[in-house]
Amino acid sequence: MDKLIVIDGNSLANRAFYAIPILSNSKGVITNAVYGFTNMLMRIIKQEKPDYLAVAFDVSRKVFRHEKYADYKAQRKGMPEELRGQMDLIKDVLRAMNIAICEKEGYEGDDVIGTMVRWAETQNLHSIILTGDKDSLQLISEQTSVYLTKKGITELAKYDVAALKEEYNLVPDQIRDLKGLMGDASDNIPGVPGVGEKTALKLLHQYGTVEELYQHLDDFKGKKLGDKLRENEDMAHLSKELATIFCQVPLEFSREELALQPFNIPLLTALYKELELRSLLNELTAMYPPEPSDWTEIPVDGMLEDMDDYEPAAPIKKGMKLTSVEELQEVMQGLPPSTINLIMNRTPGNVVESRVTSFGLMAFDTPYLIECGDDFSSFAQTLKPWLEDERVLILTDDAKKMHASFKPEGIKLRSLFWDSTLFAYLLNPEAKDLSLEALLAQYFDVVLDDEPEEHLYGLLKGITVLGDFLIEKLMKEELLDLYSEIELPLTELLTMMELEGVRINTDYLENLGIELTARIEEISQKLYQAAGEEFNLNSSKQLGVILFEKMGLPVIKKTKTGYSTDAEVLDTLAQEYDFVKDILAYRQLTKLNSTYVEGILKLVQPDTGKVHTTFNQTITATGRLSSTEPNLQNIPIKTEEGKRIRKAFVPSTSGNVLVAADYSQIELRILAHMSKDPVLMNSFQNNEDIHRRTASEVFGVPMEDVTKEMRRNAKAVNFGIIYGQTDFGLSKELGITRGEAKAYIESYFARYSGVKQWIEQAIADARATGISTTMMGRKRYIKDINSKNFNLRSFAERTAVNTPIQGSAANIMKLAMLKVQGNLNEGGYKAKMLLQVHDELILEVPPREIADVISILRHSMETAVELDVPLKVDVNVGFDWYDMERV
DNA sequence: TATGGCACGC
DNA sequence: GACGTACGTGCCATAA
Repeated sequence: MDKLIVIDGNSLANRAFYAIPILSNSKGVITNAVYGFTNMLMRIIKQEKPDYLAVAFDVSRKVFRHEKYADYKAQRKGMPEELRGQMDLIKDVLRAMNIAICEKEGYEGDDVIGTMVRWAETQNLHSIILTGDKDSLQLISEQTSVYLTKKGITELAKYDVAALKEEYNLVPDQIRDLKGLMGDASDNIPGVPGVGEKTALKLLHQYGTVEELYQHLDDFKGKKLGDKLRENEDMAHLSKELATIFCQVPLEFSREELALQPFNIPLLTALYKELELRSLLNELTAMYPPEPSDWTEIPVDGMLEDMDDYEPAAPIKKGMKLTSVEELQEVMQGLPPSTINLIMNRTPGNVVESRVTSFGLMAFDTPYLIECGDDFSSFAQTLKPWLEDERVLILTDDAKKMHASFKPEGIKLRSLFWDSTLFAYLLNPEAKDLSLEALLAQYFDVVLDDEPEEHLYGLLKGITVLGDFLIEKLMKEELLDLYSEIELPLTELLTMMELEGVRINTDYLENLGIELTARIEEISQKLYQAAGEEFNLNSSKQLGVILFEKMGLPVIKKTKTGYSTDAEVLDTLAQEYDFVKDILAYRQLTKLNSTYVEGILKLVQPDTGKVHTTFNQTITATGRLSSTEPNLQNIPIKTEEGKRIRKAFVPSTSGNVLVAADYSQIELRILAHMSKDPVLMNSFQNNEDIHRRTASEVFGVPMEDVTKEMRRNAKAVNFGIIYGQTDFGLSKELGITRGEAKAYIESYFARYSGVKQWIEQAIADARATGISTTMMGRKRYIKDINSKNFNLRSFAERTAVNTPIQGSAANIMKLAMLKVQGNLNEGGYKAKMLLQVHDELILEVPPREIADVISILRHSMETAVELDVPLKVDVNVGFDWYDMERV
């Protein structure tokens, strides 16, 4: 049977407009809906390969329904100006594609579609309706299905008779009855007040139609629902009538008109070029490889062809170097609020040390290198009007660096950013090189000139192609929301945190260093005595020789290069040989001294006494942040000795306090939510001590009879579950036999069978797709999941289990950070977010704001997402990071 | 300069 | 029966 696709043009354009950020070409013509619409169109053509295709539009706002009900669609805001302007462009694209446009004065697209699919049924055609409007479900028949756009624009929910029955237990015609009862807010169809989807469905399952329902009003005697139905009987009938799609629009269709024909390539190319829809242009050339002769007449900027030989034929102009503000002003003169490419060059160092030396700018298709000397401020002010204009799109390789550069200049960036590094990170978080050079090489086989100036021009040109290309990939993989809702907004917040920095009590740290140095010296001497010679205690190789060859201690474990001397080995040896304890002490103290005392002191800014860490947003495979120079995410806490380092972290203003808010058991809560395991969910819903409950389940004793030992063991099991631990690992962790460990794990899975199933499903999904996905759709490739190598495969399986858990937790924390900061901004608070340590946020707060900020933290973090189990946040307050009190 | 071993955090 | 806890950063020694 031949296939017809009918598209609801208004509905789809509307979807595209709201799903895609405002884009515009260099003349300021807004193109996001055209782009999104055309993309969806191309995708459906590729997927469904229809024989016939038509797009229906509403013609005027006054439709015959207004005669029946004056308020029809009164609620609906007029089409936004930015979208209205694009409707004609969309029709231009359709005409260039030789696709039929169907419309009729006084009727809505829906009615045209209904009429068309009824006609198609007489022609023995199979029809697919593509729309965002659920009303269309009433048109479903044996020959007609409906594809509804879901959130975003890439995913479609496909409905046929069976699917409709499955989801609503209704036949297509009953959709009208459904609307009649529940109404439709977006069309301002009232329905029966107080009757929503649930009630309406219940009534229809019982009575079938609105008419039948009103025959049986007596069934509702004395009930509120009965009164409501009775009072609104007219409205129910009218609503049903309004919701009924009219399938007899006076229109004639013919197969010839609707048949899918080849595109008018020159026309379409010109249109895409005019609108600067480069990725669509690329797609077009891929579909219809141009014959050289007629292609050369249509020069195209920034295209693959240009990139390949890198001798741009015509329109991209040669790069220019600018060294004065006046020259830059001249370039920017008259530039509309459109797309600008910007690449900042900064000296190395943290956010406060580093300064802008030069930047690359591409505007009007000409790349510039701007040398700033020591007066970046003036250059920045020249760019200010564009940076603060939300209609401007800036293509860059590092949005965070953009904030770092312009925020200190008093410029608040409001333009939209496409950050190629973040794009590429979301597409593949494990990619090892996300630089522009690497991406251009990877996707376009482009290698840039070595000469620095030409190199920059190459980057500026390349980022245009890359931006279009990557944003399309992002849309296809449904990663755009993560970008625009999380990663991009986070760049500004992270910059603020880095700029704020954390105050260090250097006197304290220096004194601690003196103490540690003395103790290290003392222990060293003692150990040299025990060894009978001096050697480099920091060298595990030398230590191995002394311990295992000279002194003859038993070898417990080997590394690939020699004897292992790690803490686990030394712990074992220390039971027999007292002096080994000194080696452990030496290790601990030197670690504290070199990494934390000396390491941090080296990084304190002398003028402010603060450290300014750098948060890296594109490093981890799971979506976590990382922190460097210094790494403030691994400051000791577990041992008392180590924890002393934290006394050095203090508020920058005396009287202020540090407030730390951490998620309690966030990963296990996520596991409970995702697995829906009843025991685990119940445990969190009852706010139980989770490890105690696990012990009670695994060891089969009542909660109150759980011993410390049992709880410790259960905690290790819970911990291990998240990482896919094996019986061997658990036995080591707990110092029990492998058999015992195996029994624990089996017992756990017997009690938490939902968790077991979830783990198996997570592995199966990864095996089937090669991908692990978090709750919010962040992805990671699991490449060895089907490997024949047991080690690689096992590792991949653990990754497939851990990634959704850790990655979802990371996402939730990022959402929470944005929410917290949003609330702080809104309330005009002085409190500053300083650090994020994966499940914990640390803020500096003035005394009078403490109570407010604590409730903002609790509320924002606990409601960052809604799970099937509650999220719980613990808050601690103190004058330093060591002495914190639970509040 | 790159790698391995080790130790710190979540 | 293999191999043996996810994700990071930093320090130091050693090899190249």
